[in-house]
Amino acid sequence: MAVPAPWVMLPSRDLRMKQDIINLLQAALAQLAANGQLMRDAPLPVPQLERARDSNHGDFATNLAMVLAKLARAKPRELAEQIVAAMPASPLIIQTEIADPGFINFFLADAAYHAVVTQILAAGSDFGRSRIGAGQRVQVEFVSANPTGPLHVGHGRGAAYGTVVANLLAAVGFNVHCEYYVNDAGRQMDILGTSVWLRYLELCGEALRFPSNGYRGDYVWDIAATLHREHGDNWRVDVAQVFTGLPPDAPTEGETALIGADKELHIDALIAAAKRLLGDNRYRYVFELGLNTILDDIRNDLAEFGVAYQEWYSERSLTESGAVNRAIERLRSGGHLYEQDGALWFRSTAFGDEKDRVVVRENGQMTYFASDIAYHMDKLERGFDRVIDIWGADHHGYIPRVKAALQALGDDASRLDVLLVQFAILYRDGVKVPMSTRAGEFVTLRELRREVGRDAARFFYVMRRCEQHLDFDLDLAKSESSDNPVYYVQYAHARVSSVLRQAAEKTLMIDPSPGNTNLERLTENHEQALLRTLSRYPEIVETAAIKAEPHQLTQYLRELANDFHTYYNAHQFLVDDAVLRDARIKLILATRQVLRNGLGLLGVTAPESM
RNA sequence: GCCCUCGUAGCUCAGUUGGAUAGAGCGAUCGCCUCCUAAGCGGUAGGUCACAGGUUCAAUUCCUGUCGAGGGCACCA
Repeated sequence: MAVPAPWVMLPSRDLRMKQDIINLLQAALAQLAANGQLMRDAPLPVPQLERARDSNHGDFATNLAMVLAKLARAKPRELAEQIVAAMPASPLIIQTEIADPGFINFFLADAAYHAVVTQILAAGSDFGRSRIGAGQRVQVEFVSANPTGPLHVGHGRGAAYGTVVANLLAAVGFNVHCEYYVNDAGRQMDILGTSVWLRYLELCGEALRFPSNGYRGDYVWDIAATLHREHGDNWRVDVAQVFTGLPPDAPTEGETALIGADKELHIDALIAAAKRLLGDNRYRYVFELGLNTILDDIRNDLAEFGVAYQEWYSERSLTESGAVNRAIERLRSGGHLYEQDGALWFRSTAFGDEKDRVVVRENGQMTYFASDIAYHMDKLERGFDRVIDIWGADHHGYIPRVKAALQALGDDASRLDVLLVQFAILYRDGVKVPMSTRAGEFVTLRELRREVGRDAARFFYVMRRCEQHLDFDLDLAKSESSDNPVYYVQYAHARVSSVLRQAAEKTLMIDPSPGNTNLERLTENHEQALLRTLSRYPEIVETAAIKAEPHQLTQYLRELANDFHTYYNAHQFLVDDAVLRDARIKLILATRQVLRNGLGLLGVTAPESM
């Protein structure tokens, strides 16, 4: 059975400039093949065309002759000459050159670049969008933090990265479905509920020793206060009933260790006590209050951060719908499960995992992994062509077992991509901001947004490759200077708007002329550079999307802004020569459009003035 | 010990999925506002791409090994 290529894509018809040249090369190859100058049966390669790094090498270059040399049993240079000779004439290309050891370099006509301005102005906010995704359905799951507390800055990076990747994929024609997996069923949620209840008892006036494994954040007190407001002391119990006979907890700071101390056994016993003393209904109420309060906070936080999901998928619903049992049955009937030490194990080592994994614990409880198998089975059953999971890098060891499970289920595990996001480290005054979950002194996403603003947070988060540790300089993110890449790019956008306002004040006509009119007047070096950069934008969006690398876009926008600022410093736009002025205004309008489109994909505002 | 990610200028990072003389920003240093926002621009200095092999026309890029950094190796989520 044929395995589908990682990304099945339509040809990049929308990348006009580049694709036009590729078409010419393909025509040349077909010509050579027809003449018998190439091996008869050999398949023709798709020409690889790249932007020349050095302007001495023209605008584009291809290594086609070198790649083909062996196949054609010819010397690269000679083959290059044959290819060039076989190429149909085109007004795009002004000069072709063959360089050692066999590169074919293309020099483009100025008119080809002038046409880019026209294309941008005609396409507007659609410039850079394409259809290479061909409407394939892609699911992107990201953040998915346990609703046991507010999002912190680490989640923020996943949120920014995930949402920009989704934007990029949508821009190149994929049908994107963003999803947050809500872990609303697991033991961690029981620990949260129990933490809330213990704080409630404290509010009732009970004195108790808070468990080392409990959630200690202030938000737990807030939820407990809500509970106390609603029910007063009615749900109060004597703490002696809660704590007597419990296995000892691990020591917290300043305590000495007790014999047999085990924080896990201790907290599990506390959960059991909470369930027993509260009864099912009341326990469930406390549990739900904690879950819903925090989940509402997370939803609100992400919405304010400009992150929107199509779906919030409940882990609990997987159990309720029977999906978890169904997944386990499928594994069982496939012979992939076995019992040992009272637990049910999945033989993941048969699919390359390091060790086998438990799916049902000795005590009968499903593991998180069991739900996750069901969840990923469900994702593929929902018909997504591709599934992208974005996880914190600390979960990387989890990938082989999830892929193993999909294989064991008979699914195509290559449809799942897991992207890992490294941690973000905050710096203030050049010093690392200490963050430790244990001490409860982590910085929340909300605090970060309040401090540096949404735009800076979004931009900084995706500035680096995701598998790279991110040094997040808070002072830089807040600074209003060209050192700050967000302001630098936004300022370029605002500057164009400012120029247009100036023109209006001077009552100059700034309605741009139609089509390519007057663009031949753009002859300055700075204008050439800007045009070249503008023409690259669709290629940038495409590679950033396919490689899931938003940083390519931030990098590009800096370059574009730089080209613009340089141009701005070197030349007046609102010149007396009306024809030249028209051409320049069209160029800066096109620049503003591309800045706006790029910032839009990043979820960063494009201000009219600063 | 095993696995994953990473190692590029003093610092933070790019490097077009193997291409031609390895690039930005910051910091350092020298300059530019009677001119559309100086929240801007330009010049100079700064490199054994961690190291050693291999693959080929071509390696910062792919493979192997060594060294170094971070993370992961639960009947936790």
